[in-house]
Amino acid sequence: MYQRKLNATIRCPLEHALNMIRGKWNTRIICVLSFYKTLRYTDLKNELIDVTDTVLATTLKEMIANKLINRRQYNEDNEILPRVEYSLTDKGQSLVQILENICSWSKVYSDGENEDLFKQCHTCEHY
Amino acid sequence: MYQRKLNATIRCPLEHALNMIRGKWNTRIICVLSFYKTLRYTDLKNELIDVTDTVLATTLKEMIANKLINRRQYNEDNEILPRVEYSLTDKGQSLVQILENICSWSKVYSDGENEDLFKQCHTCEHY
DNA sequence: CCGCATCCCTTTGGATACTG
DNA sequence: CAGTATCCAAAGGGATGCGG
Repeated sequence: MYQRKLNATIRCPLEHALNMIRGKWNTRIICVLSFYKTLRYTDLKNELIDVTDTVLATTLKEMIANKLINRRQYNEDNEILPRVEYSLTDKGQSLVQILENICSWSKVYSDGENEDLFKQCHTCEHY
Repeated sequence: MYQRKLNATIRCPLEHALNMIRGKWNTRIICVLSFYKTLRYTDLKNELIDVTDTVLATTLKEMIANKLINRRQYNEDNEILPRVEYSLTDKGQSLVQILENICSWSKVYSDGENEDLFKQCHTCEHY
């Protein structure tokens, strides 16, 4: 189980859920997978600007352990040039509505600050 | 402005909102303030098991900067023994519903794991 | 009573190089 | 192609002691 260490102090279901999306890349992965449905490792990496292999692989493992993401591997017989596809599970897909709600809340309560941020909505546009 | 450093990479309103509740104590503070409405610093500290002054004060400042929390100070004339009360702003209060939704989602998708956690719901009971 | 200053440890995120 | 191994920097969280 690849889980964040803050886990040790999780006290309730709310924190258990938030722990699944605490990382820098978790919600971004959900966003692009919700948009593209299925992506190979390299394509996913290219969608996530500036992510490194170390971090992406670790985050994916964590999300697979949390059953937010499916990992499907093809060409298992062929040792070289593997083909792996990632997609959201139903559980992962069900999180999208919650993320949308949070995004809407954020827009409602933006006091006109960070206008550039709230105009150009890189990630949310993929919902 | 007391903000977390991940801020530097925030890319959309969703991340802007999540950044306000990323810390270990942010949601717990919202929970207890939603339940008690108003708390003095020491009472708030006692409700939050094991929190230290450094962390609590820092988190409160961050949340005040994000306009989730009101800070009201009395006895400003009296130099010694200040009296400070914390409460949720309307913005902070409006987050409670979102946290409830996340908590509900978490319970729905708990695969029977961590039964103890999902039975005894320390923080959520305060909603 | 309500914190702040300082120091310290743990966790997270990342850069680089390499491999089946 | 899809990662892993190793090492490193930065940020978060905490313990202790002090101060208006």
